Amino acid sequence: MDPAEYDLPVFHRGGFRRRTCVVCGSGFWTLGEHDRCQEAPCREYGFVGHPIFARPYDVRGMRSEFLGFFEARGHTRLRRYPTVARWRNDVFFTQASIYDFQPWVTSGAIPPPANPLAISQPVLRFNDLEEIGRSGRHFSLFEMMAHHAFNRPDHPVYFKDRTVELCHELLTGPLGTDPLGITYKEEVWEGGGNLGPSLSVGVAGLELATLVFMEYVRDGADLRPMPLTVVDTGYGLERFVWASQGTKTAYEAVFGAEYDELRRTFPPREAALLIDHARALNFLLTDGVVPSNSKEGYFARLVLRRSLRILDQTPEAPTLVALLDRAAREIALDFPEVGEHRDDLHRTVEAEIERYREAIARARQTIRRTEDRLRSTGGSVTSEDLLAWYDSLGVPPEVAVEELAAPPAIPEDFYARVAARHEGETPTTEYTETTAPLPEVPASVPATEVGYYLDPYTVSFEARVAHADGPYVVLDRTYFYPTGGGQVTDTGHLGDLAVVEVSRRGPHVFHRLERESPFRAGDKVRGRIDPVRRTQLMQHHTATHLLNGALREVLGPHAWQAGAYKAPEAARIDVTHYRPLSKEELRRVDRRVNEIVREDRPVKSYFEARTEAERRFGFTLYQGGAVPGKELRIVEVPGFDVEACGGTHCTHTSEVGAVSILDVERIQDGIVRLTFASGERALDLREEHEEILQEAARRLGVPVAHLPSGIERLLAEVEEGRRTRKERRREDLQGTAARLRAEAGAPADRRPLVIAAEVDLDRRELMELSRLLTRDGNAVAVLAAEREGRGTLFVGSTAPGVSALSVLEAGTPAFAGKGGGNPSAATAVGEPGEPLRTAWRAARDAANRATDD
RNA sequence: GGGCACGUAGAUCAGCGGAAGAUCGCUGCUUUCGCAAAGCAGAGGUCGGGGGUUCAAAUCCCCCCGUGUCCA
Repeated sequence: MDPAEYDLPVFHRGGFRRRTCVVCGSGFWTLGEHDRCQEAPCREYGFVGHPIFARPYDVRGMRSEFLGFFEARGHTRLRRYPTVARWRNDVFFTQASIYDFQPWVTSGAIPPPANPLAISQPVLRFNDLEEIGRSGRHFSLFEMMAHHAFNRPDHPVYFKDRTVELCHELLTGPLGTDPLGITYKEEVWEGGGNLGPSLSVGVAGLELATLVFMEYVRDGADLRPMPLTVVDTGYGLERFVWASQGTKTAYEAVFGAEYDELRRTFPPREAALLIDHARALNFLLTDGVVPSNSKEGYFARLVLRRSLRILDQTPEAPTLVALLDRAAREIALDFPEVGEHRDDLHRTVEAEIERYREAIARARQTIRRTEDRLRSTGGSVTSEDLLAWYDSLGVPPEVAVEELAAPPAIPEDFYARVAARHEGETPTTEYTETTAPLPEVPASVPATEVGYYLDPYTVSFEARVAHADGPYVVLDRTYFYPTGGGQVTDTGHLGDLAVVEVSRRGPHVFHRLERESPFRAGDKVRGRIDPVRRTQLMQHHTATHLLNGALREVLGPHAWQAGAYKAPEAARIDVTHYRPLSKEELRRVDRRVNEIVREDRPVKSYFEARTEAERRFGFTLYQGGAVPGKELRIVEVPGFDVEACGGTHCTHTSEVGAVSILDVERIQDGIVRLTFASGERALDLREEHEEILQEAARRLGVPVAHLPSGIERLLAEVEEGRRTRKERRREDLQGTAARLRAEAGAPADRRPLVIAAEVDLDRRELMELSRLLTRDGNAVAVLAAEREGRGTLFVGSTAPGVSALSVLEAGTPAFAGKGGGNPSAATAVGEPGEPLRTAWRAARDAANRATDD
C-alpha cells in the first residue's frame, strides 16, 4: 500500500512522527519516543496493575462513554443488530459491527440507516474457543464498539483524517490516555473483494482499536476505487474495560461480581469460561438460534455442551439454567430483550440438556461393549478410539475414560487431533451473490418505479419501456412482482407477449418475455398480470405470516422462520424448534391461524424508517432475513405478527380464505417444515383429498368413516394371506421331507442317515428342506435341483465327521459347479441335466463312503 | 454444507461373505388359593429402501432415506 495513504494531515497537525517498529517492521505514527509499536507481541502488556485510562470503567460505563462521545459529535446511536446474521448467506454470525451493513449498504445498493453512526455490536467468534478462560483475554462473544461513515461522491461524511482525529480525541480526552503512549500502526485490510489501508491503535501492549478505510475494489491485480468509501472501526469494549481497570485478566474486569461469585466454586479458567459461554448462549438463544447439529445451531450446542461438561464435573455447581439466568439478569440491564422469554429459553435449554444426557448414556453403552469385545480378542482401547468416539458419538474423552476398565491416556493434543481428522474435507461453498444472469442496464436508465408494494390489487397498467435487451424488458414502472423473499414471480403479458419470469437486480425490474422483445425504449405498453396466480400468491404469502405468528405463539419466541417458499400450488415455512411438532401443537397452530383469518384483521403494509421500526417492533421483524433499505416495508397484522417483507399481501386476513396444513416434517435437527395451502388452492386440495378418500372408500367398499378400520381389516387379510402361504410352503417342505426320510428308511446301527434326492425347489427352499431332513442330527442330505437352466447341488450335514463341503466337492467337477460353503452346509451351481445328475451321484456316493467310516 | 458412526424380533443389541441369533418383553404349559418367581415349550424378522458384485450378501460396493455425532 502506498505510504501516502497513511500520511494524514491529522498526524502532521498534531506533531506525530512516523517510525518503524524494530520488531515487526511496520510503520507507525506516534507522539511518543517509541522504537516499536505499542502492541503485543512487539511489546509486553504494560497496563496490568497500571490502568491506561484516567479512571476505571465497567462495561456499561465504558459503552455509554463511547456512544455518548460519538453522539455528541454528530453520530446517530444505533441499537445492536442480531448476533445471528440472518441477512447474509456467507456467515452465520455477526462477527464485526460492519457485518450489520454488509453487503447492501457497503456496496452502495441501499443507504445506511444513519450516517455517520455509532454502535456497540455484540459479536460472536468461535474460532478461539480453546483460548477462552486460558488466555485471559479471549471471549466467544464480545462487544465491538464502532463508528462508521459511508461516503458517496455526492455526499462525503468523513474519512481517514476525521476518523483518526475522533479516535485520538476519545482516547486522550474523556478517557484520559497519555497521548505519548499511543501508536497508530500502518496495516492493510482486505476482505470480501475490497481492501484499503488501516490503522491499528496500540497502547501499553494492547491493540485497542482498528480503524479500517475501505477504499478499493480488487480487480485482478489492479485496484479500482470504490464508488462508496467506508469508515469501518472496531473498538473492543472488553479491552477498554480491562485497560481501564488493569486487572490480571480481562474476565475480572468485564464480569465483575458475577465472576467473583463463580470463583467460589470454580477455578479461574472454568469460571471465566462458564460466564463467557453463558453470555454467548443468552444472546444466541434470544436471537433465535435453536441448538442443533448443523449450521449456527451447532455452535449453540457446542458452547452449551462445553458448559455442561464443566458443570457435571463439579458436585456443588449450579445448574446450567441457573447460570444462564444469572448472566441474563446482568445482560438485560443493557439489552432488555435478553431477559425476556425466560421460560421459553429454559425449555429450549432443558430439551438440549436431555438430548445430551441421552447421547452420552447411549455412548457409554457402546463404549463398554466395544471394550469388552476388544478385550475378549486380546486387544485394548487406544487413544485413537477415544478420538473416533468423540467424533462419531460425541463422548468427551474424560467421560469415555470413566467407562473403561483399561483406559488409554488422553492425548495432550486431543482436540487438535480431532481437527486433524477433519482435514481434507471439502470446504464450504463460497458466498456468491445470487444474481440471475440478467443483461447490463446503462446507468442512464432510471430505477423502476414499483407499484405492488402499496397497491397489490392492480393487475393491469400502462407503462413506458425504459430499456429492452433480448427477451428482457425494463419498464419505467411496473406492478409485476419479481421473484424474491421466497415468493415466486408473477406472470402475465406485456402487450400480446407472455411474461414468463420477472426478476429484480439493483434498482431495475426485468420482465422476461416468451421471446425476443419487439419493444423499444420509449414504447408505451400495457402490462397485464395473471390475476389468479397473483391472488393465490398473495394468499399464500399472507398465510405464511399468519402461520409464523401462530407458531411463535404456540411454540414460543425461539421459533424463527428459517426459510419460506410461496408458489401457487402450495407454500411452506420452515421454523426453528427443538423437537418435532406434537399433534396437539399442530392442532393449536391450525386453529389459531384460521381464527385470525376469520377475525378479518387488517393486514397493514407500509414503509417506515428502519430505526423507528426496529425500535417499535424489535429484531423479530427480520423473520425472512434482513431486508435492505433505509425504509423498511412493514407488513403488520396488528397484535399478532409484524415482519419486514417486500411481498404482495392481502389487506385483510379473511382474504386468505382458509389455511390447510398439508404436511409437517422435520427437515433437519432443529428445523420443522410446514407445507400448507390457502385460499382457492386450499379448497381445491380439500376437494382433491375428498375425492381420493371417496375413491379409496369405494374401492374398499366401506363408507369413508370406516376407512381406517377397513384398511386395518385389509392389512390383516394381507398378513393372513402371507402367513398362510408361508405355512403352506412349510407344510409342503415338511411333507417332502417326511416322504424322503421314509424312502431312505432307517440307517443301520448308529450310522448317519444319507438322504439323496432330486427335487424341484429354489435355492432357499433347498436349504430349508435340507434343514428339515437333517434336523434330528446325524444325517446328510444331498439334494439336486434344476431351475432356470442351471443345476444346483446342495449338501447339508449334521453327521459328526461328515463335511458337507467335502461331499459337495466330490460332485462339483462333474457339472462344472462353482460354489462353496462350510462343514454343515454347502452349495454349488453348474450345468443342468445329465452333468448335474452325475455330480449328484458322485456326491451321494461320497456321502455314503464318508458315513461308512 | 462436509466428514464419521449407526439403522437386524415389541425393546436393547450381537453376528460383518456360506443353514438369521442372545437378553429382556410376549403367549402357553408346569408349580401356586392367587400374585411374584422359577422351569419347560412357543410365537415373533421383506436384517431401513433401491441397485450392483458373487455360485452365495444382514455381511462387500454404489445411490437414496432416517438417526446420531463432529467440524465449518
